[in-house]
Amino acid sequence: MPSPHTPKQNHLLAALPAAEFARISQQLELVPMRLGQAIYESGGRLAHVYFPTTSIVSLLYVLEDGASAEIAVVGNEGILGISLFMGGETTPSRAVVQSAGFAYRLKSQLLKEEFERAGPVLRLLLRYTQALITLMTQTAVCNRHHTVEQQLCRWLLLSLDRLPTESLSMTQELIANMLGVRREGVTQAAGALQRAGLIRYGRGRIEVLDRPGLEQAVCECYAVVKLEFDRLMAPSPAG
Amino acid sequence: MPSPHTPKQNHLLAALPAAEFARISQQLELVPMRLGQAIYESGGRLAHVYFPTTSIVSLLYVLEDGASAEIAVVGNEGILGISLFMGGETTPSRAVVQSAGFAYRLKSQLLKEEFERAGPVLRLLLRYTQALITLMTQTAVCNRHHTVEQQLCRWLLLSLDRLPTESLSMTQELIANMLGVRREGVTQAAGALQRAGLIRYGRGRIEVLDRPGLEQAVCECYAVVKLEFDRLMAPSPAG
DNA sequence: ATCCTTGTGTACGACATCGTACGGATAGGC
DNA sequence: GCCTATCCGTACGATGTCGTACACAAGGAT
Repeated sequence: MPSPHTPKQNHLLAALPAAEFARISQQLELVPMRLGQAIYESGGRLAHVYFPTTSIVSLLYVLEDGASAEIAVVGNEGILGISLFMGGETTPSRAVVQSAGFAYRLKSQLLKEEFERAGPVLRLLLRYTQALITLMTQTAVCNRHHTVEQQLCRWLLLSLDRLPTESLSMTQELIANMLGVRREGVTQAAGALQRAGLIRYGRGRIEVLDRPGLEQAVCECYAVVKLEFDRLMAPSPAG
Repeated sequence: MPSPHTPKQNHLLAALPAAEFARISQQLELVPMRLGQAIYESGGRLAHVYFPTTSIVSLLYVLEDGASAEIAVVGNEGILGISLFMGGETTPSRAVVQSAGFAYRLKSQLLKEEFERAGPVLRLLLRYTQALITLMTQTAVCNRHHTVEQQLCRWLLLSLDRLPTESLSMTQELIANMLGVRREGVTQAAGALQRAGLIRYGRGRIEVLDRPGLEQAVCECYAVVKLEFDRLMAPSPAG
């Protein structure tokens, strides 16, 4: 019986032309991603880049006083470690596993070499990076203007879009860290969504019952990000 | 008497190796940037990319209800129109001239061709883009956790870093749009800074009196962004 | 079965910002 | 010199979130 894991579960890898995929896939290493694990720390160098398949990872920024905020989320649609090919080697953010699962990883040097070829891999990674920028900027605007409840909806939908399931293991405490609000604020917002019949949760597990309803309750930020990802990541002749 | 304008006033152009600079500078066109002018609209295609010299331009995002927030600022250290070489062609944000002045512009097609050479121009632009990402993400975190007064300090310092002067023409109304807060909130914060002797302002002109004092009052976000720009944009053998 | 850790519910005052309203001041045009 | 548009100061209640405190409930460990 073959392994249930395949690199094609990651959309970025799946979008590669056959030649590039063949070259890269030989070098991929399947690794487990444990909940809470820090894939990289602020300012740390990257030995590998990661292509999540069944895990999702939050890019989050921690302030000096301990306050934090999520700036992006990476799942089966993306890659972790863009600063490597952007040329900076490091970033001031942390990457923490938000939902346990698996990812394929690739030695940094190999990705760099692939990027240097200036072919389809470069173009694909840059388009993904632009989509990620939209995600980050929309987060900034959402932080400023929308309520915790709206942000929770956005967060749930964005996270579930990056997972193969419709539920996730996540305490309200951790969600609060991601959104940069208090745990009590999440309790309030989640309670409202549960009373509205949109979700059901308990002891670290959240299940979406009514996804259309959730999409009704979310702010415009979700749609902007989703459309931009669809537009930029749609299959194209350039790979 | 030669023109007081030269492409070298833009740090990105100035950082190009001689060969690349020679190729590009012939194609540059000096253009005035009028206050409030929209360099590009949300979703609009770009005919040119812009290298500001004495102007600064805000990237800002406007929500459906009219609320807005600045996600980045571009001045003599950067380039306007990164989505062009990132491959997306458009972005969901607007670019508005925040401080009048000049910029050099280059036909989009020419920049693309230069980028396709996959040489120093590509590497320089990507490093700049990573610095811009840090600016955007830090803005997101600052929006979440810091007061209007702190954000105003950050905004002032970041803007002045991108101009050759120590004062700027800007009403509190417009600053409020940038920060995504009310005009009254800016009045309060600016009044406090003036009483502290850090700035002086009146009728659309703001002057920094005590820059060290301002750097004392600002949140950590400013330093993070500045250090990251210094690190990534420092002269390097790769150009 | 009982403890104990962890996750969740709730309450209340404090605080920042919002929304709105209006008054005063300055610069420029006539 | 006067009018007027623009810019800035201030006040007050409303709202959302914070900080803190504490109670309850579920599950695992002993």
